[in-house]
Amino acid sequence: MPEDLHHLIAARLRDDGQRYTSGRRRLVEALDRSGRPLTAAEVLEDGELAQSSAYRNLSVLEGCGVVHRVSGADEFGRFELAEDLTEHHHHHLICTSCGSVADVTVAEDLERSLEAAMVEVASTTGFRPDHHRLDLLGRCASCL
Amino acid sequence: MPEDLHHLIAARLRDDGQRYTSGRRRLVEALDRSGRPLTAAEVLEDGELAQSSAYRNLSVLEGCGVVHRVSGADEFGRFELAEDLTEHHHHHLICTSCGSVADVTVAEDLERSLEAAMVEVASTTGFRPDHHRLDLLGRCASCL
DNA sequence: ATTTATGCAAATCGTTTGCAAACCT
DNA sequence: AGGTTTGCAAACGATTTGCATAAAT
Repeated sequence: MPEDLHHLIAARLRDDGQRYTSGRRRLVEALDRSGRPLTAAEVLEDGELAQSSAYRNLSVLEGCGVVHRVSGADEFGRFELAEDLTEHHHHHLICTSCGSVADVTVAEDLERSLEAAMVEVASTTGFRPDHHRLDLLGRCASCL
Repeated sequence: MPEDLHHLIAARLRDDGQRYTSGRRRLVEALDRSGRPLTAAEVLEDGELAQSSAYRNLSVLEGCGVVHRVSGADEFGRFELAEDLTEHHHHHLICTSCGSVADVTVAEDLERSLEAAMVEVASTTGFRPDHHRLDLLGRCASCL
């Protein structure tokens, strides 16, 4: 995992009056390693820290924009590194059978259409959109 | 609420070996009335039945494709009538401040692009998409 | 009459929180 | 030392479930 990413994250935490402890680093590394959103249980297992600390740290990291909370089709919350850290805008393939969540990117022009739709909605309704969330739901390869 | 919709729902329940009881009818009517996804608590209040029955019936209705479960930005599950019953394909405006969820429709050509993206993903990855979910997250008019 | 739905209260389970000990600066 | 983070165990809250009664067919 790139060292400058660690510095970026450390800075983001510092701006929020938070420390970049070893436990938090382990969490970030687990999320970076996986390439897909992880459930709290998965993070717990991989990050080697107590469950209360895992949840608390995920909360802190979310609060300062390092981690993003993702909701799939099941009851489990999932976590991933913020897109502006990974420089990798993506969407999710959600399996309605096993609940797994995988990353996917879509065509450039679809992204542009999505942006345009957000602008349109902003002008049409009183709602001010900040970002979008596109999920494709279906069956993953192992559940077909 | 149109009578033929009730018949359609009754048929869908019957196919699943389920009955269209008065409690279930009240639930369906509450969802139809609102025009946006309702939380279990809202359904409970409006539908006038015990919470266990509300949850159980929402589950049954979901199981036979009458009701659809929606996940917003908060911890509460939300429910709406299935799109193929309302004949109204739509997406959601999710307020990240108060958690409210409103319906919205987007331009025809965006929908076509979304369909195309699903086909593309299906051919590129081992994933077989069934439907898509597009949410615009931001601030609603009352939270601006 | 038999099967299914209801309501109450208790259980479940992911997540959150209180608190004392360990940690960082 | 002063404030923060950690881990354990207990609390929390939305949702689910067991069971006896009421309703539907």
